[in-house]
Formats: sequence, C-alpha cells, structure tokens
Amino acid sequence: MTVITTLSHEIADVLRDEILRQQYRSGDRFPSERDLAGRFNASRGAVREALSQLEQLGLIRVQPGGARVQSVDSASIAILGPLLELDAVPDPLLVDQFLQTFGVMVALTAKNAVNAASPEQLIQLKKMVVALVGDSTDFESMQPQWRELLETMSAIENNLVLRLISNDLKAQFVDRMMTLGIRPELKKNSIKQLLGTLRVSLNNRDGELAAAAMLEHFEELREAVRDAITERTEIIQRKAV
Amino acid sequence: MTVITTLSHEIADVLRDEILRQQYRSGDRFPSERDLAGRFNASRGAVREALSQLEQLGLIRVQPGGARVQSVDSASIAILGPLLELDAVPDPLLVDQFLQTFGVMVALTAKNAVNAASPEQLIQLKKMVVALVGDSTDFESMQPQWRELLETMSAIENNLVLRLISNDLKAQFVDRMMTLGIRPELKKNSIKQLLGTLRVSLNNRDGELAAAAMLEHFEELREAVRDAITERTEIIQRKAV
DNA sequence: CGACCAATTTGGTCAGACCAAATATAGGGC
DNA sequence: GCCCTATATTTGGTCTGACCAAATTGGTCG
Repeated sequence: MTVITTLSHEIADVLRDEILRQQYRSGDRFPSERDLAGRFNASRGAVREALSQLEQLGLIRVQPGGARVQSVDSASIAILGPLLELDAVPDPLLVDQFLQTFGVMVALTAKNAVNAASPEQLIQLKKMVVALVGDSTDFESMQPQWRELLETMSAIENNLVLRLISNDLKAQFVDRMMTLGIRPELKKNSIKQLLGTLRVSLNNRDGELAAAAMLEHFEELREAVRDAITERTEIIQRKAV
Repeated sequence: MTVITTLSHEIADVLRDEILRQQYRSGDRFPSERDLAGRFNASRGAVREALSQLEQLGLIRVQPGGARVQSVDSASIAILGPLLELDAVPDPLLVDQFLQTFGVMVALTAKNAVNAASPEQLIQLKKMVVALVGDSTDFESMQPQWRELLETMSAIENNLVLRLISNDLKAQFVDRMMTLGIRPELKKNSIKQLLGTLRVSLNNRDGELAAAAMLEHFEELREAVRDAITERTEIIQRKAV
C-alpha cells in the first residue's frame, strides 16, 4: 500500500474528517480558499486540489461565490472508510450496517456465480470449498482462501455494478477491521455448516441455497463482530483508567 | 440540476470518457500534465484539478514520475453513470446488472424498514401504499409517490451504508434512464400484486414478505426494461437508415 | 420595510518558476 | 553483446502573484 503524502491530500484528509465530525452543518458556508490556504500555510492551488477531492466525495459543493457543505447522506460511499477511523474504535452500528449490506451483496454474488458457472468453474469452486474445509482451523487463518473464493465467484458472475460496490466496501471495511485489531471469533461448527451447505449448493447448482448460506454466515458474523468490538472497547477503556 | 461547466470539470469529463472507452490500457502511462495542458489549451493548474478528480474516481493513480491508468474494476461506483452515457443507448447488460443489484438493496431496505418501523411509521407507510393503489394508472405517473415511499423506508431503516449506495445508484441510473427516454411498461396486474403484498407485509409487520415482494417486482422490472431498451435500439437503428 | 446598486469577496484560470522524485539515457565494466 | 551505474531529463508537487467574472454583502434610497 503506497501511502500518498502530498500536501493537498493531507489538507483534504483533515477537512474531510472535520466535515464527517459534523464540525460544519449541512448547508453551511465552507471557509474560503484563501482562508484555508492561510490556515494550512499552503498555496491556493494546493487547497483547490483538496477541495476538488472533497467535491468528488460529495461532501461539499463549490461554486463561484463560495463553497457549501453538503449533507452526508448525499456523499459518496468512499466516505465510509474514513468514517470508521474517526475514533479509536469503529462505530459498532456502522460496522453492523456494513456487514448486513455486504452480506446481501455476497449472497447475490454467490447465487449468480453458482447459477452462471461453467462445469469447469463449478469444479474449481468445489475444490476451493473443499480446501477450506480441510483447513478450517480458525476464521483468521482461512481468510486468504476465503477471499480467493469470493474473488473467484465475483469473477464468474461478472456483474460490474456488484463488483464495484463490493470492492469498494471490502477495501473500506475489511482491511480496516484487521488494522484495528477487530477479530471476530466464529464457532467452528457454523463455519463447517457454511462450507457444507456451499458444497451442496455447488453439487446441485442451487444458487438460492448458496445465497441462503452466505446470508446465514453473515448473520453470525455480525454477532461475532459485535462482541469483538465490545471487547475491544472495554480494553481501551481499561487502558484509559 | 446545476450543471457545472468549469474548464477543469470539462477536462475531467473528456479524460474520464476516454479511459472508460478503453483508449488507454490498464497500467499505461497517462499523458503528462504539461502535454494535457497543451492539448486542452489550459494551464497546468486546471489540468491538475481534473486529474485530482480522476484520481478520486479511481481511474488513474498519479505519482511523481507519471500518472498511470488503473483497472476499471478498482474504480469508484461513480463511474457507472458516465459508463451508461457513453453511447446513445445504454448498455443493456449494465442496466440489467444495476437493476438486479438495486433490487436486492431495495428489498433489504424494505425488510429493515418494516421490521424497525414504529406503529406510527407503519401507519404512514400503509397510507402511502394505499394512495399508490388508488393512483396506479401507470408506472410512470406513480413514480414520484413510489420514490417517496422508498425514501420513507430508507429513512426509517436508517442504514447509512445502504442509503449511500442506494442514493448513488439511483442518482446514476434512474434519472439517466428517464433522460434517455427508457420507459419500461409494467403490467397493471403485477403492480397491483406488488402493492397488495406490501400492504399485507405492513399489516403483519412481515419484513421478509416485503423483501420478497420487492425482489419479485425488480425481476419484472428487469424484463420490462430489457424490452424497452431493445425497442429503443431498434428505433435508433431505423433512424440511422 | 423592501428594492436597488455599488463594493467586496469568492471561485476559476493563467503564467512562470523551483524542487524532489522517478524515469530515461549514455557510458563504462564484465 | 550484456548488465550495471552515473548523469540528464522528464514529471509531479507546490508556490507566488495576478486577472476576470460571478456571487455575496452592505448600504442607500424610495
């Protein structure tokens, strides 16, 4: 991961977080470019590039006469990642909403993939599931293969809309959760059951069944993540004392 | 709709479309800022602002030494709208993929809304559905109220992730379809059935039922839109002759 | 109190300049 | 002839200062 550290990006990051922290109300005038340039000790050009990014994120609307802050509701989903990192512990509600949403997308992906796969692809998928069964020691260690399975399914179903959204969400949440040290603990049984059901769905080319299995899995994942975040919050609070 | 027509936005639009039209391969070097400035008869500042937008869209990655074109797969979903408008008639496959994806999101919205609604909100939703039943002359004329119903549901369920994605998709597709003159014709019967099922789901607070009704509706919508696009294509081809 | 007009502010763009990092090129060693 | 290194060039990142047009602001007048 190449971390770009240009001045304009830094300015954009700071301003983005300020907006996400509700330091401006929707509709408010945004500080002028010249003021911001003064505040960040930067040139107007650098500030303008930063504002250009914020505009693309849907956080501000810039017009001659002045820029204005927009409602977070009309922003791009690219703000979800930054929204998670606003505090030391991610907002559990937001994470839960993400998992629920991501769950239905993965379910749809699985359904389409199973239904659309060629015989060879079906075999390939089966192999991957079987490999996962053999190596299902715990949730974390199977992550790479699990991701590969989802990748493959995504490639098979070939729905660009779904792929873009899923990629975006994944990039913004999954990686961050790992970074933040949120590691959900799933029961071995439920993983086994998920993989078993997936295998059956592949054998019978039953997309609906695969989708149902995924939905069920994400329901359990939601609970596990909720617990993991709660625990993490307690740890941090204890440290604070 | 305020159409912003600044030079930097125009440049960004042109370059975006060029990338979406695959005029550069993924990984290719992008023309230098100075070259682009010359080509568009603009200053480097204006070009840099445009590139800043493309970068936010995930279409290019700019680094000292040169900018490079990225895979469309890793782009933001904000490119879906422009992707639709590349040709006179939108890509039917893309539209179909959108409708399927949007369908599951609306279904989830409906499910959550019905399950989470307060008694008053439930009544409010019921009223809206009833009003729709009374006015269900055709799909197009009921659009405003239909949208309002979805808006209300979205507000009730209060899932930011889902809302942001839905808003984004809606803004990029629905409005464009209207502009492009794609008007699907749904059977009156199926609309009646949808509304009827919704009513039942509201009466029994049955989120799953509401979701199922929405899914079914979008399946039919997909077919209708497919037909509408086919027809539109034929009209245009006839004109070309 | 409201409508109108001037002064100021604000964004949009340009030109020219400098630096540091990345790339391309030429040269020397094997 | 091939590979590696040192140099030259290109490229992005930023700054300064300037000008224009549109929007906002504030004051004035009816």
